[in-house]
Amino acid sequence: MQAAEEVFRTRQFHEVTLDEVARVADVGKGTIYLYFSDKEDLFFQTAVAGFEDMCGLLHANATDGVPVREGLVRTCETISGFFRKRRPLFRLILTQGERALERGGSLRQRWLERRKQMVAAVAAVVGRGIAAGEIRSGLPAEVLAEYLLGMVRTRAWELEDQPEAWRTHGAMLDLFLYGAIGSHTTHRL
Amino acid sequence: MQAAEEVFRTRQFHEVTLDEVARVADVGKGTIYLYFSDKEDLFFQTAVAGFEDMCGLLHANATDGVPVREGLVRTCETISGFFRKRRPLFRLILTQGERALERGGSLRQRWLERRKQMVAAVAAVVGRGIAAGEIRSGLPAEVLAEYLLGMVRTRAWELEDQPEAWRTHGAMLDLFLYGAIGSHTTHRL
Amino acid sequence: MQAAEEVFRTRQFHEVTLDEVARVADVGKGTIYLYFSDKEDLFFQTAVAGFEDMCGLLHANATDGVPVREGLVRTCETISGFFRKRRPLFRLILTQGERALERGGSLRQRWLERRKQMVAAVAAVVGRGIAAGEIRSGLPAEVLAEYLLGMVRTRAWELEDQPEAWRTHGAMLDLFLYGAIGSHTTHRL
Amino acid sequence: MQAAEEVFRTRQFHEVTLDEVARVADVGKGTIYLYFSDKEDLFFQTAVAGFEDMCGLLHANATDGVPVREGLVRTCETISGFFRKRRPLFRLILTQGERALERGGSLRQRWLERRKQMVAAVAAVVGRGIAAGEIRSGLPAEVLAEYLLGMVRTRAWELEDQPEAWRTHGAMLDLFLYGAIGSHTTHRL
DNA sequence: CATGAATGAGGATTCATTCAT
DNA sequence: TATGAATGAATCCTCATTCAT
Repeated sequence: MQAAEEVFRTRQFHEVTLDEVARVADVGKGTIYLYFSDKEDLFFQTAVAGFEDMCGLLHANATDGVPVREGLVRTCETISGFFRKRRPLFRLILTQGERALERGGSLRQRWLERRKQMVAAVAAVVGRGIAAGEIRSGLPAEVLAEYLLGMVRTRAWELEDQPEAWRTHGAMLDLFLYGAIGSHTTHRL
Repeated sequence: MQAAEEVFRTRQFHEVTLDEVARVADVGKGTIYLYFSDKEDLFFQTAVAGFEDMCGLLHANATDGVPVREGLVRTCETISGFFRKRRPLFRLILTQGERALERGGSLRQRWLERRKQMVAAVAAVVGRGIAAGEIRSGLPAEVLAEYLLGMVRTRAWELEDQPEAWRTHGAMLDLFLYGAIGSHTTHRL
Repeated sequence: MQAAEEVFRTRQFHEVTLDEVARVADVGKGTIYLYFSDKEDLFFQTAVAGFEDMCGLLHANATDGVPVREGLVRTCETISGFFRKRRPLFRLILTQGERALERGGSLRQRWLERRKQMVAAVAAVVGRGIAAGEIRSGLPAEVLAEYLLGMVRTRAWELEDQPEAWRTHGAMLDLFLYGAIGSHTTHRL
Repeated sequence: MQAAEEVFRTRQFHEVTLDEVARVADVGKGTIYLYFSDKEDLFFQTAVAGFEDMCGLLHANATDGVPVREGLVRTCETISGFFRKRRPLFRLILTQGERALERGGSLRQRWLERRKQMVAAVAAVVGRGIAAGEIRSGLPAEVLAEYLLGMVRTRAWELEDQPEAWRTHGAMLDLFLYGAIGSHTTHRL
């Protein structure tokens, strides 16, 4: 089962054949159907499981006592690091989220839960900042967290070719915290 | 050909059959192969064409003389508006960009060009801000533009369910410009 | 399409592969699905079409002016002759009638109609006998017709190994008309 | 093993899965292969066993001293009654007889034997009638028995929807004994 | 140019059968 | 002896692509 997970990391849904999955997983083709009802089921269980892995990681690397900025940097690094190693899974999660929602059943639930967990993990740190008066209170922590996650995504996905200096999590968080104007100060928190 | 574009907006690549495309386009199936070499070709030509539409729109709605903040708001609104009406095309562009890059040939060129154009359109406004000293100079305009586009994406994609007040382009740009701390002032530009 | 009919005459439903049908019919496998929605559909359309052939034959060989006994002999011979040449179709009709009934839709209708037609063809002759006072009136013509068809079936199916003398349609009809006692007379009609 | 018999009564050969048989029989799937060499073997052993049950029943309800007509009625009722309760087995025997014959080996022998026994049971009564001069002597008892069994089959299978009055075994036997003409008398034997 | 009937390679899925426990 | 997880051959069905009209 773990081995079957391997395969979707390298190809798109419709490019993967179950023959290949079976071969890589080193099991018989029929065996797959003992554990997954469907090709789609295999697909989404894989994605959800990967998502859950990451939530586990976030949980393990909690940043409760840490200063807010540092906490955000670490959380973003955790997320980035996880997805850098599992880039196809990242794409899978990005692109298939919507499809997952179209599917009924418990899988949808698990998917939504996990996404909420991820956002919540970031929002928790942001919330600490709001509570401490260090972060503006006009927007809910979740909205800010979503935007920050969007930046993490942009950094990993669109800025690949940019020089490393402009891609550091520090620079990204400066932008998030102080904004594009941000003349005044830096590294203040 | 325009009609064929319709179809990819409603389904995923591997869910679309050429029978359906032909039916919707109201042409014979064979006719498609007179204009497109491939299903993939049809797919990417569709996506690229959509992309080009949007670039045309950006060009038409240029914001050269406009104050920077206002220019950014308008540009983001143009982009958001375009994709709201063509949501599946949006997804298509978001998710398939990577695949496009794997393909050689002129299509890849066109795709990259268009994306660059879109980023450039945003970066141009940001650049004006930098030149005017209104926006920080530590990061290239393109990087800032990418992050802003990421926020546009987040706003459209992840914040759908949030109350409208937190989703205005104004609020988004405040966040972008003044950051999550943003205590000082607002609406300053 | 006519050629596809060939194949089910030689094998049972679950022994026939569509590859084989396609090969024998000398068409591509996909072509079959242009005309039949299903393997089952192909199967039943074949059976129903065969049934219809036979009804056509019965219609062509009508025995309106003929003496009753002679008319029954000829009708039975028509049916026997048809099925002797198409024995597997016979079996198909015998054994699958029940399954046909489980299927909804127009096919079921056509099937039932045809069977009724076949029975009616026999019943018509029997009815003439009843009207003429030559055949008992206690039972409806349809019931007598069903029994006679059952005898036709028995003769073709179970008495194969019996000497020809006892299998003549004449002998069969004597039994039907005069009964197992039948001491009195024979060839009276 | 008795429980496994259950399953073939409800489905067609190719619709039955051994998983289902095993589940109904409440044994492991592998266990089946300890007692049956094959799916087909299981199938035919089931059919033959059911057939044997019926022969046992016929044997138990022998009608040696009984008047011929009465004996035939009782025998037909025994057969009808047995198959009414086990309708799918009936169908199985009707439709699969031919297939059984294609198989070599002892099963074929047992099958043929049983069928012969059933016919013989009816033929015995008919033979008594012939010997007593009550039934015509032109046809062998076996042939008459086959026809009578065919009528039993017709009655059970094709006349289901007819009013009960025309489906009584008495009416059926009158037809068999006195024929469709049957003007003279009834209930004479 | 336009068509759409024909094609058949390709892939998901089933299920009889085996065999290690 | 009993099991049921694992297997993969077998088969139905889809759909991108072609080509005669």
